[in-house]
Amino acid sequence: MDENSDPRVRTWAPACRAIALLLGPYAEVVLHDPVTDRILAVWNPMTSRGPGDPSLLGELDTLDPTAQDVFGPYEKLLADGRRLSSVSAVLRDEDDKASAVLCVNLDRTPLEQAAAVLSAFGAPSAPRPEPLFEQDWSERVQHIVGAYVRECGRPVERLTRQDRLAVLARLEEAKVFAVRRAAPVVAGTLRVSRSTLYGLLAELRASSAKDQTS
Amino acid sequence: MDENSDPRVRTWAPACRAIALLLGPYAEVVLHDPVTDRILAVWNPMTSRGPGDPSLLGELDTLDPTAQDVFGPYEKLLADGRRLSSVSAVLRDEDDKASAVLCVNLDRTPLEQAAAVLSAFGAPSAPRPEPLFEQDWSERVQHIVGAYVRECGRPVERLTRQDRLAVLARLEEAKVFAVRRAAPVVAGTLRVSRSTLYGLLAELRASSAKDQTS
DNA sequence: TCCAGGCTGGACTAAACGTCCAGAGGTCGA
DNA sequence: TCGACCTCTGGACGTTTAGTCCAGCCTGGA
Repeated sequence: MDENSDPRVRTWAPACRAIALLLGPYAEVVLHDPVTDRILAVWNPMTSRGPGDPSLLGELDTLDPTAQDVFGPYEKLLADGRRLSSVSAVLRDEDDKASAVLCVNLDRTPLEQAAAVLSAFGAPSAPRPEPLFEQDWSERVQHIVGAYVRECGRPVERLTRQDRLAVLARLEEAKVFAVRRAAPVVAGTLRVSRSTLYGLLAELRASSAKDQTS
Repeated sequence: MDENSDPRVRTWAPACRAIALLLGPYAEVVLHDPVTDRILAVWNPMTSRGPGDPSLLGELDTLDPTAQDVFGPYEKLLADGRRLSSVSAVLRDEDDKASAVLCVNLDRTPLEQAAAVLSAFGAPSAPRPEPLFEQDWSERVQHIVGAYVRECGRPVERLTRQDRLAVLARLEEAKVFAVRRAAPVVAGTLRVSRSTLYGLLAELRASSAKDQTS
């Protein structure tokens, strides 16, 4: 991006670059033009948006000098499921006229992953003496699913198809489906219909069978 | 802090407040005056420094417009041992004259703690939940039946009705019948027909249900 | 011999398993 | 905005496994 193409960009670029640098690869910094409602510049872009693309900032009131000029942090959702924390600031020139809008989008995923591990680590605190046999096999299902969710930092509802396949592979390996009534329980735990469960299982078994023969 | 006391503060305050808000309690945002080398304003102060205090920024070259205008991230150490990641940006007005210096100090302690937990967590290679369901549960059946046979010194074919009831009680307690296809296997092992097996089981369950209520 | 109790195969119902499909919703590129 | 495409879903359906039931068969004891 050409930081000298617009006086506003020249003015604000150092601050934007500084934030982008500080927050490493996990934050996107965007400078918007409130008049044309288009993007002036982007640092660390997280999507394919670039200068000139529409801003989609309609909700911010940039005209009233007495209005709020810092918004957020509020939550945004990216198409791939990543959750962002966003803040916006209305940047004014010496006449108090809004000259630009600064947005910082921080990817919370790595933080959530760390937090999930931390809380999971702290919570149990009961080193439960491993029972010789699992009385309640459904607990084992919960355990396997929970471990996966903690690993990838996404709640069950937002697992991708691939995630679910991976979880099923683990459950399959644990012979969970050798016990009666397991399928409906697993489907419920995975927040998926029984049909889908069997569909995923078929896919999984087909591909693992292919692995065998190759 | 009075955000209107200085035109530079008025100009930059929204951006500073936005950063301070986004990074929660772990980041301090400081706006310095490069001319007097004093602090103009602080958001989320991590020490007792305030406006008017000396900046101690001597090393930054703010006079040469062609010089680098973003510094860091570099490491700082607080008196109490906390480690900070810091970035600085030289903010220029429309004449390219340095009007302020922005510093963001991020406390790395919580991140390092999380990282330490993560690496410690990854190291021991999670003691994979042992196969509580043996790959071959029928082995367990053999084991339980064999143990009983050894106890009473009679081969399987010569077990009495009471013996079989006792064995079934143990198998039942081991949740053997919760696994699919268990009944025929047990019947075969006990040298008994499927019908008899279910008959014995019914008898067993009836009497144990009676025990419950008595 | 006859009887009583237990075992057996087989018939049958119930429940769980697994498959299939049409429709609803969501995504993405034109 | 539209349509092609993909995935999930609930429900229908056929199959397998789980349980029940029963008439007939053995066996041991009176």
